[in-house]
Amino acid sequence: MTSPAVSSRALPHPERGEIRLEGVLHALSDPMRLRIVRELAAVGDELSCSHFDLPVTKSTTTHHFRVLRESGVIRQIYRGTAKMNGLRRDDLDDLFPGLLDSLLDAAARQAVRVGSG
Amino acid sequence: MTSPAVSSRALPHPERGEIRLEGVLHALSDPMRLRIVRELAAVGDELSCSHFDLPVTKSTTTHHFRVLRESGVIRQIYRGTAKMNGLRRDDLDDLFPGLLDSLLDAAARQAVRVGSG
DNA sequence: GACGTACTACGATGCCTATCGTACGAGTCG
DNA sequence: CGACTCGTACGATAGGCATCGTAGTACGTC
Repeated sequence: MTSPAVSSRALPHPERGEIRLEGVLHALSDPMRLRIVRELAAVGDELSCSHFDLPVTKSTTTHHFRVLRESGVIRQIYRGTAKMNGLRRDDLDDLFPGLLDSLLDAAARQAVRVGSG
Repeated sequence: MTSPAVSSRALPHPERGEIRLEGVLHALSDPMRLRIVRELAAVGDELSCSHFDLPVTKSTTTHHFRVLRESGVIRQIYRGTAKMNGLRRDDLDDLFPGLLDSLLDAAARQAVRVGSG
């Protein structure tokens, strides 16, 4: 019942200086991944992969989380059997000030406009 | 020597309301297209396709401009033999306030950081 | 150890796309 | 008209990618 320790399984992340704008934009240009990021931003905390109820299989979900991690948008840590996901807000805000908030705002506006969020 | 009239050849553009964030992000996630948009924004005016000296063939250049147009990022008009390209700043700013400037700022920062612009 | 849960790895598939080359159309200038 | 420039269309190619299914690994619990 105590919170599980961080596993030794390591996951490769790009350094802050390795994050490329093109990669971030590509990662966010997929509706499924944009949805994940919006949810992470809304909660403002780490979420497990299984928390998300996406209309794709778990294999595909794994794929999307990997794309987000490898592009530098999220940080992933194993915690027991769960894999926690958190936005790399500090890194992104440092590299691209205001961009993440603009993107989230744009996504929110579109959701209102199109009527799905 | 008089400026040529707008040709009758029409080009399909998405309406403002049809522009989707995912499409815009995807369009800008390509280095060649991001470069085109940065240049258009820097000049702040319409530019002909031939103005750009991209390291790809003309066929590929045509392809990139079409992607930018169909995603709603630029507007294209034939003017004589030239095809003028202009950012759809008004539409983008209305749909996604602040996003374009954040993206351009992010691209500029990265260019300084990586050392190519 | 046995079982269940959370996530992964791998292969397959079908689609999208960045690129090229060549051949062509539209417009301007002489 | 003829020559030239600008850009398009089409086909080909090679690589990327979103998706799935199945089999498997890591971890916690009993």
